[in-house]
Amino acid sequence: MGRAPCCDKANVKKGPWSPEEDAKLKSYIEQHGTGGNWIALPQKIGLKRCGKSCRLRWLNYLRPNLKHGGFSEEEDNIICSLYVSIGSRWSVIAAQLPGRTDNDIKNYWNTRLKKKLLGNNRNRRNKEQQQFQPCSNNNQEETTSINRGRSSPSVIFGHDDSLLVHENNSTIQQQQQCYWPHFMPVLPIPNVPYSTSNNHFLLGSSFNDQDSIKKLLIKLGGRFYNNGVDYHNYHPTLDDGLNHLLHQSQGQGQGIITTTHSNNNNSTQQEVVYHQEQVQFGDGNNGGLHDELVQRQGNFNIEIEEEMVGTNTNNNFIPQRLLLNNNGLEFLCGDMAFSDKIILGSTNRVNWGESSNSGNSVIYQQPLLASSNYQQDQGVRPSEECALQEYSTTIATMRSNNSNTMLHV
DNA sequence: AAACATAGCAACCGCCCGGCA
DNA sequence: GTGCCGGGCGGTTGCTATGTT
Repeated sequence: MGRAPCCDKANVKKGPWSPEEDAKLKSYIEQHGTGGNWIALPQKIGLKRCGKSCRLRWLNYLRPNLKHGGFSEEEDNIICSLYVSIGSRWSVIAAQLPGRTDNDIKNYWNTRLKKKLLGNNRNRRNKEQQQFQPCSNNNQEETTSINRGRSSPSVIFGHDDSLLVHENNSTIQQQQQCYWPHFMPVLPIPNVPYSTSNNHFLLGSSFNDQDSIKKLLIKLGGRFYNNGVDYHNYHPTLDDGLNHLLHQSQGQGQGIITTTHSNNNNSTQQEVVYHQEQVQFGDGNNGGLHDELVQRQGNFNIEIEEEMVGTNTNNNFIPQRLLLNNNGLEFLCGDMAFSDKIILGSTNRVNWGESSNSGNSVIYQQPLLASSNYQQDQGVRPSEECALQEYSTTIATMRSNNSNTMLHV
């Protein structure tokens, strides 16, 4: 038996709000407040609306100090960097943008930013639609729309910056250049852990202070541990919490872990990785994503994959989840993968909205330290609760080894 | 000018979670 | 401890405006 409806569906009005309804609702709330009970509110003021509908109307439209449209470049930065980091947690993102509602941001992302970042504007798509071709286990013609699809497709970038869109149990490949690089925020944050002259600690401009980061982490449920390791210089970053979140999502079968094997046992700062595997966590039934990964694997033999690999005192590798093929950097983030051209060690940076003169960009990356290798080396079982601890431990280990390994965060 | 396609966005739906009895 | 209820949230839908052919 389902839940009782919150209101009498037959007797409530649906659809667009009239100015009269808006005036009634606004006037009442401004005078009396919501009274803490949205369900009862419409009856009090004689509105034939569901309480939830009233709440949404107030929060998304009538509430004072709301801004509509006209997102600034800075707001774009924040939205994109946070989306890349935490995904579609619109309320959290909205909390960082005064005057913006989660619904606004969600719509803005879905209708504009996503396409902007994917380079999916109309002109491009018109040209590129002709290049759409099935490339997976489904030979049927695909005419899917990325933007209007009723079920959200999975989108990852394959090798050569091609775009893989998985939808309805098939994968289609769209040859197009990824637009992420031109929009990735690349602002360094202070007090970052294990900072070297060459590494890249990149974070959205709105999170350049530790307090904001900590507050957000707390809001996100991040936890911090002290396992005896001296990391007094360690300052949690947004990514710490995101790593934690990523573990959570992996437990639900949504995450991707990239692990690497190397046939080079020397403790060098960089090693060529000749084999790579994609490890999927969860119940293994996430078929669509798996197909995409298999799709990618088939191309690895024509790529030179490199990874920044650090080592600890036991010569165990500490994968840094940084992949480099002959076309540039790739990294995975949830069900999306982003790609950009990058020269390892390059300190060239481009700002959000800029393109690099040299064609090399440094892009925002997340740590993914708890690969299966690392977990085995540490003798610990992957746990969503130890993500931050592992991260901190890794940092401490690398510090103690006085390693010059670049830590890409 | 008409038909069609696409973009943009307000609003709805249904699930989840926390508070409370 | 359990179940109910309301609020919050993310995903989806439907309508209108705009652009394209």
